[in-house]
Amino acid sequence: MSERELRRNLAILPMGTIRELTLLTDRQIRYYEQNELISPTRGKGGQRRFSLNDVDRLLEIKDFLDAGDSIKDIQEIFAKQRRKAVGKQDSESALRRSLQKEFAQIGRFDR
DNA sequence: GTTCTCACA
DNA sequence: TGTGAGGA
Repeated sequence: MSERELRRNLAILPMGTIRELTLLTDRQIRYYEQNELISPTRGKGGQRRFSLNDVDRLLEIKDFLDAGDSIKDIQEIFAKQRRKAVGKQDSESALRRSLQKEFAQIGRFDR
């Protein structure tokens, strides 16, 4: 995982901040958590700590809900997004490997 | 003062 | 989903 991703996944934001950022009530945020739409970590006293990725997710959830999607629909949407992200990651690393081979070949002829 | 869980006139 | 109770 890249350093940028690590920072995005740093879960440090408290409920109040999330409420203001997403314009959702803490009631709704906790409800979405129960349905596994977000995965905040727990800090001192069992208080939730959200990451920037969680904020992003919540905003998407809000949009999907407005669009008429159910909680289950959104669960599947996120599952598909995850699969696509993994696939993209694989193809990109494969591309990098093939390019490295090519450059290695060029290097031999260059001398 | 903030967040948590649980339960429902 | 809202809201109030009772704790931490």
